[in-house]
Amino acid sequence: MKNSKHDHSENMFYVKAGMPADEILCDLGDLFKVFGDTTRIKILYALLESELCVCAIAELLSMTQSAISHQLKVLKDAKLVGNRREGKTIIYFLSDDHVRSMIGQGFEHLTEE
Amino acid sequence: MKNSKHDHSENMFYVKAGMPADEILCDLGDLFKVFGDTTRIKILYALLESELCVCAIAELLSMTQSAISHQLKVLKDAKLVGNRREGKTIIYFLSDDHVRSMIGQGFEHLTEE
DNA sequence: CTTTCATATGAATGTCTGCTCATATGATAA
DNA sequence: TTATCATATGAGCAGACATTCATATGAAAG
Repeated sequence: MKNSKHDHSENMFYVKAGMPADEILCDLGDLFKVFGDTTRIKILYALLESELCVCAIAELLSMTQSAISHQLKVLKDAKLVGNRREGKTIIYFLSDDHVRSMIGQGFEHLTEE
Repeated sequence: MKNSKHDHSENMFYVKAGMPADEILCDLGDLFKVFGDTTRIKILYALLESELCVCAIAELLSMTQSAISHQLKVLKDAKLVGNRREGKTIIYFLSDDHVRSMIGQGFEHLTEE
């Protein structure tokens, strides 16, 4: 029942037991992937302060409206932001407070050496 | 002082003020990027239970030793894991408890709908 | 209805990234 | 030293991804 050259300790069993289902691990990776881009991080940081329309974000980050729009779609698909129409403009906002705690957690790891 | 077609509210000022330096935002993105891969998430989850040698991880995840080794390098560069030699094998372990809290935070966002 | 403004979206492109394969390193055993 | 085991690493490739460009949608003003 062994396919490796050297002996691994028995704790391999517990390690395997503690591992969540593949689908969950995949979803988890996908969630972090959304945070793993500077542009999206910037957008989230901006929305942390105030809800904003697309072109305000574009102006803020000195980026194309198209680029921002594409990224906002990614954020929305991940349920991190929501939007509402207001006349001709569309206002984006954070959908909940998880974003704040996620970013805060990441920040901690960076600052605490 | 306006390059956009419609008026953005004055809060743009505060939004810009609240934004950290570009370098920090970049580092933050890079950190999340490390978590943004299923293989690395699996490795971290495994190490959450027990320190392990490279081939134990490879066996656990049914992946090549080379693939695991490459990913361990990424994790080590990000200071998320450390290692020590023990005879011929090299044991990897989590370098601190931030990993646990980061993953926990991500998990929360997934489960709380 | 037509025009304009704000945003969305599809295709194309260049870059990044994860895995494989072959090979190198480094420690131990013979 | 030589052989072997455990791991590391570089090159190459295929798939994923972020931005751009052109265009589409959709609401409001005229």
